[in-house]
Order: sequence, then C-alpha cells, then structure tokens
Amino acid sequence: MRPNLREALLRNAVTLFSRSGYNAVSLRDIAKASGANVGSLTYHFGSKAKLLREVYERHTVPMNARRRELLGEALRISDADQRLMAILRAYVVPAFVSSSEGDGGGAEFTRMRAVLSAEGNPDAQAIIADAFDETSRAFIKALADCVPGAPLGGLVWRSQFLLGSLYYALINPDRVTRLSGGTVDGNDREAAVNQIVEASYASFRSLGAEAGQSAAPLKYATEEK
Amino acid sequence: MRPNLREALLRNAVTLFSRSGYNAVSLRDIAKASGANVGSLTYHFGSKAKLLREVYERHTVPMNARRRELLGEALRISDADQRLMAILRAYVVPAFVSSSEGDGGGAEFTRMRAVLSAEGNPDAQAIIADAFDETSRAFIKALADCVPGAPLGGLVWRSQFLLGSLYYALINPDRVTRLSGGTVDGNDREAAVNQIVEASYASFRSLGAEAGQSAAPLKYATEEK
DNA sequence: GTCCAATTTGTACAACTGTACAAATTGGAC
DNA sequence: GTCCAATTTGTACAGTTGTACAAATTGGAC
Repeated sequence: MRPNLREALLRNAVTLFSRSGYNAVSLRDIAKASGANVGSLTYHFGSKAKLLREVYERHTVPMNARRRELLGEALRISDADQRLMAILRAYVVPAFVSSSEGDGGGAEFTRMRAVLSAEGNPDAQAIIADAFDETSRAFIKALADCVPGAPLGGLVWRSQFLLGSLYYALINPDRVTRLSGGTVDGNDREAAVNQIVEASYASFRSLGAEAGQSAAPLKYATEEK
Repeated sequence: MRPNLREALLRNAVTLFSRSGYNAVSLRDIAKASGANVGSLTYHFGSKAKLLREVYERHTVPMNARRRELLGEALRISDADQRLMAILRAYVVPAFVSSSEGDGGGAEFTRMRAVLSAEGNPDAQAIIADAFDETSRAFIKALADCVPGAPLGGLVWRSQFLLGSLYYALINPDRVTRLSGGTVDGNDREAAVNQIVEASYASFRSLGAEAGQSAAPLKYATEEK
C-alpha cells in the first residue's frame, strides 16, 4: 500500500491534462508520472472518462464555493464601482489560487479546464455546463447591478471575454514575456490577476448608460474594405 | 485524378482539427471526410506534422497581410480614439473573416489555432511564435500611440486578453447563447467582432494617462480573505 | 490507340491505446 | 504468527495510430 497513491494519480492527471490535453495523455503516462502501474488507474477510477469526472468534481465544488463566498462579500459594498471591482476579483482569484490547501492549485486546474474546453471534450463539456453556468449566471446578475442600463448582450459577451482572457493567460503566459521583450513576466500570476481584473473592469464599466463620458463618439468605420 | 483532392484534404484537416484538436483527429478521419484513402495524405504531405505546417502556412500569410493592410489604413486616422478603434478592428476582423476567398474562412482557422495553442502542440507553437509575434508587435506599437502614457505591461497584457477573448468566442460560442437564456446568439460572428472590439477598446482606453476620468479611485480591496 | 509520370489505392507494419482480469503484495485485525 | 480484504502489479486483448510501400488507376502528350 502506498501513501495515498489515489491522490497522486489525481494530481498528476491534472498536471498532464493541463499540459497536453486529454487525448495526448495516456493512462500509462499518468501511471508512470506517479510511479505506479496502469492497472491502478482502472482499479481506482474504472475508466479514463471517470477519472476525468473525478478530477472535475474534486476541484469544481470548492472553487465555486469560494467564488460564491467572495461574491457575497463583494455584494456588501455599496459604491457601485468598487463593488464591480470586488465582484470581478471574486470571480478571477479562485481560478488562480488553490481553493482547498494542497490540491495542486487552482491555476493548474483552470488551465486544464481551458485545454479541455478547447478540445471540445464531450465529457468535460457536460460537466462544465452543469457546474459552472449557475455560478456564472449569479455573477452576471451581480455585475448587471453595478452597471445600470447595460444591455444583457454586452454583459454576457464581456463575461465570455473575461473567461477567455483568464484561460489564455494560463495557457500561453510565455507570449506575454516574449512580446514585452522580457520586461513583463507572463508567469507572474498575481500580476495576471490584477491585469485581468482591471481590464475587464474598464470593459464592463464602459457598458454603463453614461458610457463614453468624455470618450469617443463610437462612430467608427464599420464597412469592410 | 480528382478535382483538387489536395485542397479538400487541407480544408477538412482544418475543420476537424478545429473541432477536436490535433491528437483526437486521425489521418484516417481526414481521409474519410475527404472521401479518399489514408495513403493520399502521406503522399501529399509526408507526415501529420508536415500537414499541419502546410495548413498554417496556407492561412497565416494572407491573414497577417490583410491585418497589416488594415492596420496601415487605420494609422491614417488622426483622431486617437477613432484610430484605436480602427486598429482593433484591423486585428480582429481578419481572424473572423476569410482572408483569401473560398479557403474555408478565417474563423475556422482561428478556431484551430486556438485549440492547438491550448493543446500546447510543439509544432504549432513554433510556427505561431514565428508567424504571429511580429504582427502582434506592430499592433502593440500602434496601440501604444493611441494611448499616451500607457505602460508597456498594460498594453501587452491587454493584447493577450484580446487574443484570448477572440479564441474563446470561437471555441465556446454556445456558452454565450446559454448564459443569455437564448436572447443572444453566440454564433453571430459579426456581433462577436463588434463586442470584442468595443470591450477591448474600453480596456485599452482606460490605460491612458487621464484614466479613471470620472471613474473609480481604483482603491479596491486587494487582501485575500 | 501507346506511353508515362502523377496520383490514388490497398495493405502491412510496429507501436501504442483503453480496458479487463488473474496473480502477487500489502498491512492492519485478531 | 494467521487471515482477509484492499490494493497493486503484470499481462493479455482487440482496436487504432502514423507511416511505408507495392500495386492499381488516372489522364494528358504524342
């Protein structure tokens, strides 16, 4: 018997899936990374799909619970702009920071979600839709109250962009380092969180009724060519 | 001899890769979708990796050329805000709209890029870094001139978020439809382009020296828990 | 028609995949 | 120590993978 081989298998599964996707990682890869045999995986999880489901359920519940908790705190802020900022942090921070201690970190799991979402893995898609949409809806509602007059479409699209920004920051951090000529560290997760929050703060805030306050008349050229 | 089997193979490769990723799609899948035999793929392209390289080179050059062209037009606009908007459109539109006529559309290729980027495919990564970074750098430079006083880090991070938003809008459009309760169509690409441009316009504009004009004092709660 | 290079097909190969299951091992209860 | 259930290992299986290559087919030049 091993000191929690099962935990090690789950952890390594997240790491490998987040790095190369679902299909590129074989059960033997996961077993090897854990110093174990292939059979241990079918013993503990039954199948590759069930292993994935277990990984999701392991992280999803505490992460969304933490989001709800921080959302609750944010909603107690009366100033609309400061509340908006706090709501955005409540959504982003748990995706980057480990929810329960020692489970490998929220960032790695979020990166895995990003990859599996891109791969269109049907198992993952069902789980995601079930587990995350409700939380996302609660956030959109909270955001809407911070930006009176904002159209629903704008809110939903911007929440989509927020998630996409989150994902891509984790998937390809080296691009940030490269494009900045090395002056910015794309792997600095605290900086990433702040940048994401500030950028989406601006994008949500611009949806307000008094949008374009001193800004552009939004009369850009639309025609193509 | 077929009417351009080679073209059909390339087209179907993009479609299938963009749908399920690189590893999940076998050469036999691509052949079957094209009504051809596996051998035709090794004959025309030599290997799966070389096929991928060919797909990239097929779309990359005209897409970035179109971007540069639109960027050139945008740079002739004197008003900084309107120029900013035009630059963003110059980056986004070619990713959604087919560059050369009838090559399957830029959106499908962009979706494929998104998926392969997420999968961390090493072949794709090298090609992307080579082909796209130079164009991205030119855009960042152009954007910087629209927002005097903006720190480089803010510009680079926001250009990262722009790309992430772009990618995720193509990868998971159904989420938009779902979260909006069906009132917004996530597959409406024209709407997606406009939303992406407007959202990132706001995020870039907020980087300006006179940022937070009438806005929040940016003194949000930073501590964790 | 003949000819021939380009193309397409069919098939074979070794390597790897997820899964199943018998055998071996472990470690605590007694 | 014995015993036994839980765990881990080893191995076998059928199916799929990318690749290689000989054979068949194509279609235009002559």
